[in-house]
Amino acid sequence: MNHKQAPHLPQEIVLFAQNKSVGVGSTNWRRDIVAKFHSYLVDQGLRPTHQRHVILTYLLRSTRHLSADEIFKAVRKEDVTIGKATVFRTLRLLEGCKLARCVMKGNGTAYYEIHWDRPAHDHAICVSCGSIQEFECMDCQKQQDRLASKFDFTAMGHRHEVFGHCASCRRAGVT
Amino acid sequence: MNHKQAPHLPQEIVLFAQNKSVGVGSTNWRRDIVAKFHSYLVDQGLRPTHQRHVILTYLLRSTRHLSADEIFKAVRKEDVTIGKATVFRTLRLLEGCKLARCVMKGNGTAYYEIHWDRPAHDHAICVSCGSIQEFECMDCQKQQDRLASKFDFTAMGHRHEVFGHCASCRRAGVT
DNA sequence: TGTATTATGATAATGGTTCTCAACTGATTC
DNA sequence: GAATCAGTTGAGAACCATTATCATAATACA
Repeated sequence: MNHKQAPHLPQEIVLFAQNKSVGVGSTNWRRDIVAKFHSYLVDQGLRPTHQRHVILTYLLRSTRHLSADEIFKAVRKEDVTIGKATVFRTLRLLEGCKLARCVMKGNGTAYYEIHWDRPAHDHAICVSCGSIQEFECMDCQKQQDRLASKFDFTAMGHRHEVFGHCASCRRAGVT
Repeated sequence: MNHKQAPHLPQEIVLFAQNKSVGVGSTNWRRDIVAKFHSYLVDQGLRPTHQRHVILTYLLRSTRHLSADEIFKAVRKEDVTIGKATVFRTLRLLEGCKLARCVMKGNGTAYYEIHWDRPAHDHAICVSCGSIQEFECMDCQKQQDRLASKFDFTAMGHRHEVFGHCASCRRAGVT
């Protein structure tokens, strides 16, 4: 790593944040997340390290839901020194600052997605091929309000997963 | 075990099913479940064994959500010979015939509840004390219908869990 | 009763996740 | 720049829930 005078953010993060060739409509999207993670770390007295950055940028590049192990294997190709424990630690950090969230598939493994400034959405999980379809749950907020008044329960978040068969698996004759 | 001529169901199951002193309004509730499990097993060419019966009746007696390990330790007190593997196997059977279902807490452990002929309901899980409050989700069926038409997705079931703080934890000052 | 088949428990194995710990890093102070 | 200090790291061990293995036991049925 060779930095040259980063004024505010570490150089590598600035370089990444300025990269507009990632092929997404909004140029601000990824930069905002990177900056947000950075300031979260600083606020907590934590350090924006190389490893944390590599893991976050890999998540940003992906559109799928990824398991910790998939992330580990992928970033390992970019940087042979990154350890599995650091992947888990970083994912927990990202969850902590609401930049990522995890979905549980049936098998007990956690899958992660970047989750910042996106509309609340839930998941339709195909029990046959494991594919995940996202959809908006327009009623979940209402539901949480009802909970609050009925049980005096303060909702912080929710997980709504529908299990079934996706169209292509059904076409392929899965029962 | 000493049976004496069970005409249709094994004697121990008949005895249990006839037991009306369990303190619940409907006398049929538990008996129906036991009978349903029994006929499910027979239909599948499986056997209604002592162990399966002990595990089911323990679940019937409980009102809480139980982990496989809690169930194992409890039935172990009733019958020292029951093994952990059998608990898992039986829980899977009960799930298979829709008599039990599992809720996932945040920690990745599965918790089970008897789930027969009850209205569909979901769970409000206190992230502080782990207590589970049940509530009815009136919109989940609608949601699944929408999914079916929008994504051509055949829903078989869903899991809807709301995370937050219960009233007593909030009173106790949990943030 | 005998025989075929299913179930069982102990134990090992698995797989995801977390813990431990010594070495390392980056800031801060002198 | 050296000393110091707290946060971070990777490797591997440890942990925990769950599953697989396998020899033995229970069950159903002829």
